[in-house]
Amino acid sequence: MAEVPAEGGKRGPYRTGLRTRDQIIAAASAAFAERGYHGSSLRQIAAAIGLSPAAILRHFDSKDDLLTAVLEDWTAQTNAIQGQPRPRGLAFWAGQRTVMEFHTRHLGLLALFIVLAGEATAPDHPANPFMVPRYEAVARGYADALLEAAADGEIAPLTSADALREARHLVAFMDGIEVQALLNPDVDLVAEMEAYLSQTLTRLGGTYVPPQA
Amino acid sequence: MAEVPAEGGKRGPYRTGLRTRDQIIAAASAAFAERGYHGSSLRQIAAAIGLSPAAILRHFDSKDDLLTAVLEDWTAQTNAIQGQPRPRGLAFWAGQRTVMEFHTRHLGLLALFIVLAGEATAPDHPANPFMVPRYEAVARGYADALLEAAADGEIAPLTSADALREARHLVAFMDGIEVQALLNPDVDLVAEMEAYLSQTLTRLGGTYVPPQA
DNA sequence: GTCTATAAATAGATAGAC
DNA sequence: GTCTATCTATTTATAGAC
Repeated sequence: MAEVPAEGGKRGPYRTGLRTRDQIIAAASAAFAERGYHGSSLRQIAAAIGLSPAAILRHFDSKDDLLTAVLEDWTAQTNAIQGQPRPRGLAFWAGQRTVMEFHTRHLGLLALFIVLAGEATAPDHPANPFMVPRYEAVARGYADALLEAAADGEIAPLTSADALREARHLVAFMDGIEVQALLNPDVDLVAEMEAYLSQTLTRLGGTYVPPQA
Repeated sequence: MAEVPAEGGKRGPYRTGLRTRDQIIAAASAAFAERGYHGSSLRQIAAAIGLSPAAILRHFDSKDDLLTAVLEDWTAQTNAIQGQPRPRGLAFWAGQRTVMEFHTRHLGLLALFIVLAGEATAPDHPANPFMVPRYEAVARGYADALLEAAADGEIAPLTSADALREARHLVAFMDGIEVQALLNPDVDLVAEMEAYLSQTLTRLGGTYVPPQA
């Protein structure tokens, strides 16, 4: 859910309404992460926070609408990890180590994304219209950062197509290693990420420098 | 479903029974790939092949039992792509290009795995007991092949831990790039796989040689 | 803003005719 | 081996009291 609301000073029903809404989003996120969208029911989500299913549908028009809110909340939380605007060049790539640290400490949020990404692979899944452009945007961001790195001399020059390929491979690696980490707690997300970044950036003529160090 | 049954010469109900069972598995695989396990109903699966839900439960004890059969069938089909026993050393790694060719031509089978892998991330999902050991076994196989390659002088020497790491990264890359290919048909699984293999095997002191060439 | 009650549809699974 | 019919439980969503 969102951080402590800025309108904390407001009185009346509006304030409690916001809090309940956030509670619902949190409960729905946990449910979707555990059993996916189709496998979760409004009843279970409502019961988890001592509400009736009808109460949820006062805050959200439908189950689909609730899913949209959950995805927006997930985006907000995930974006908050990285600086805004994103770091330039190699610093952005190196910052993915921090993302993995966050995921390690918030496995529920990670499971939410992995489960929904798998489900949303189907063209008629309600999360598909969210996932398709998001994946393209994320890959684009990594590619642009790589091109910046080349322009700044942090890595060797490379074509736009090569940058996009490296970006897709980074996204693929992160998704895939996250699946393995969820299936097997012995898999160390941070260690694997550092190994990948170190190898990849070396190959591209650069160096991996851990963030904040 | 399985190939043409070996007992094709048998008469009577047994033969048709086998065929119906395979039809059910095929319909269930398609449904699970489209909407996941939780999102699919026995009614929909039955209707897709002109059966009643009750007929399915003559062939399978429960919906969970049907899922087990689908996963076993998926394993059989996937294993059939690669040689038995698996090729030794680098040939096994290079053979993953062929796997991607197969996946490109059978996107339904690919979607089935990706969707269920995501769902099965949850510890109490019925496919979790299938996925956890499978991922370990697959990684183990890639790692062993890499150690063979080192022993045969195909790549530079490496430790067992490094081999397992490379194996996990290969699995991660394959899973992740498959998700992207399902979300965006423009992603070329074979081309991305060749790029990954070429880069990785070069880094390990070897060379990527396309299979059957 | 949340509740109870309920609608209308669907779920997995069983019983028994044929 | 498949069907129809049915059971029990659950689904999303709505209506209306408080």
